Amino acid sequence: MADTQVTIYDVAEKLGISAMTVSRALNGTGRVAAKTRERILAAVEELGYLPNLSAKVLNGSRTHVLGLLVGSILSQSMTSIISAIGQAVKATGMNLVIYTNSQFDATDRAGGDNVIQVLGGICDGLLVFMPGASPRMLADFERGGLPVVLLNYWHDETALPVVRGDNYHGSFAAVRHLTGLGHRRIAFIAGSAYTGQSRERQRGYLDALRQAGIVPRPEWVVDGDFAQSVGFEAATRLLALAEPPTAIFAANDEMAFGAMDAIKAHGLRIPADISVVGFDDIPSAGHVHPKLTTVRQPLVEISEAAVELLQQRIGTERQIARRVEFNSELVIRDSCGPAPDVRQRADRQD
Amino acid sequence: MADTQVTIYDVAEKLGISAMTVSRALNGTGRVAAKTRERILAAVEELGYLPNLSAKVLNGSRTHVLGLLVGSILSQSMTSIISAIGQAVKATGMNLVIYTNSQFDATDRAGGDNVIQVLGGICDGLLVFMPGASPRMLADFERGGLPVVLLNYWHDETALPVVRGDNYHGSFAAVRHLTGLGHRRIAFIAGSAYTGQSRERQRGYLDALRQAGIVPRPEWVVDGDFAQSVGFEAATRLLALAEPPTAIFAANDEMAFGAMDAIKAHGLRIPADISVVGFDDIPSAGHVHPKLTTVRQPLVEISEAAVELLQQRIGTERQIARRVEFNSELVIRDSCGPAPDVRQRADRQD
DNA sequence: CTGAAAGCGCTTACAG
DNA sequence: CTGAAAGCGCTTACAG
Repeated sequence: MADTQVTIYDVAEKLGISAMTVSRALNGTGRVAAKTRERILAAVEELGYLPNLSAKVLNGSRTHVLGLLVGSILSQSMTSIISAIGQAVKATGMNLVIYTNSQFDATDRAGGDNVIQVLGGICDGLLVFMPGASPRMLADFERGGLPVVLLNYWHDETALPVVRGDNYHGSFAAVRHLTGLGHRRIAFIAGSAYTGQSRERQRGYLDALRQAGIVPRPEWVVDGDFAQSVGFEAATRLLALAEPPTAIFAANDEMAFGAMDAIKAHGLRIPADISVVGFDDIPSAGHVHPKLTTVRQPLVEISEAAVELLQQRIGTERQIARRVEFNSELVIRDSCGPAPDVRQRADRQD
Repeated sequence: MADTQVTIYDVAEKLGISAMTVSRALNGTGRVAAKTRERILAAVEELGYLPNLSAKVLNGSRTHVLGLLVGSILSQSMTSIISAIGQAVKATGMNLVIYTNSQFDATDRAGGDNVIQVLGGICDGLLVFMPGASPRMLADFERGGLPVVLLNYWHDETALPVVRGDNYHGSFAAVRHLTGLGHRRIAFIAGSAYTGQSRERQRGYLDALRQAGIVPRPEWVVDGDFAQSVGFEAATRLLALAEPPTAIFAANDEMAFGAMDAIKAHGLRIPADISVVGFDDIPSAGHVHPKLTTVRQPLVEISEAAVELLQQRIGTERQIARRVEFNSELVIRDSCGPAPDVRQRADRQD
């Protein structure tokens, strides 16, 4: 890369010692005399020596770089977890490199060979945050030789280790919160069916309704795809129902924002007329007005566990956890209130 | 990486030819008999051979991987340009790897050595989208040997090639649009002073006011930092002025959203009572209600030019452009209307 | 505690 | 059109 790269040999020559000793001092492999080590470190500093990672990779030694493969970086929930992963990696003293290919592909069917080739050229291991990863890609990873840990993967069976946050129970809690407030007509704006996450959230929604003795109506469930504009349209359709819902649970925050906009545009108030719940707790959820009640996955814990698992995978051949799951948590803010009819009854009692 | 990696020698051995010929066939270097090439390609496919990029890097040949260094991935304007860059890189048939370190550092003072080491281990060249890059980092890049192109950099002087979108003229146009609608009290919510971009936007704001014969009042300019919550607070403060502004120009869209929320929370209508303009044209700008009038930089053109420039830098030693600048463009949507007093006058004429 | 040799997978001259 | 040799920068055994 550099016009004339400073190598371990330059350092050795300057000090009249062997390259071997320099390598040992720099890597903490084997014993090196304290004085020698000091001289080496000084020379490294003076010459501006930087290890050549390609040479390290080539003979199978560690680079202390981890790769992160993401399906897209365009949604805020993605950026939140990327950031959490970045911090978890940083805390271990390693470096993180991010790779995204399917973002630019219409289909997600691409294999993992390209990823392994590019990232394997520099990384000790790979974190994969791609809820929609194709079976082919996972198969490539399984036989790829590069240690891999999957994050928040729910789509299919896989032999690869997975660390993930719960979708079902968090959604269940969200909807139970609504039924607890007296809501009986609760709608669900689904996300893309592709990742399996929305499916889990929908399951939680339906079970919470049933547990509250509510028979879900088909028209309450509207297909979405996680985009804000779709949330707007979906809510608009829901508000046009003969018996519109008094609460809307969106499969993610961005659709919840769209729904909130639609509700306001309809001249209705949140939460006085309609309650709204989201999923993800992206940063804007706390900035929007009213502040959005939503479900939060413990991204920090998920990230830390994934990085730790990956390091175990890299370090040894012994058994490591196959699945690690964390609970998600309902974050109650200002977008939910008592169901309108309930409140009217309460008013009358005054 | 792989337990037993398939190498060029395996392919050669299988075919009873030399590794050299395989290398030539795969890289299009030198002539190879058509038949030989076909057999090689078939064997590569069958054996599942993947080139080892580290070996390529080690002897100075191209990897067709470009690096992108970003200061953060947390803002939507960042993700927009990352996506645009991704597409521009993809269009050239190369791969993109993203690296971010300062996101995890409180200070931005870090040098570029770490980046060069990690990314230089795999990349042919480096795109840097870090409006707040430190002089030290740029100095490291200048002598780093890895070809570098800066995007949207306005902060300091640098010898590195820069491709960027205009901030001044776009802001000027935005504010002239407001004065054209009869607004005379126009506020500006500034971004972080750190990047130099907000400074340019503010300059455009001030000049547009002056050109309209308006003397800017100090209380119209509120410090911000590009965050939505800060836009909310800033607008709240502006609305509390004895003579509140009839229009607000925010240095980015996210602060504009915060301002819109504050205005609504104040019981005022957009644009009937107050007009709002943003900067960046992030995707949500078209989803929010009312849709946000804002200034858009041509991210696609900037990205494509940057990738092309970087490829020139990588490919040859000849002179390449030192600066490439693009105009930004005012996108008029629904968040601006005539100044209230003007409209009242017009009403009276009816 | 330190060093000489060999090799990781590939490519660039140099020969044929 | 094809091949044998040497080397990119580093590390892992193997000797001392």
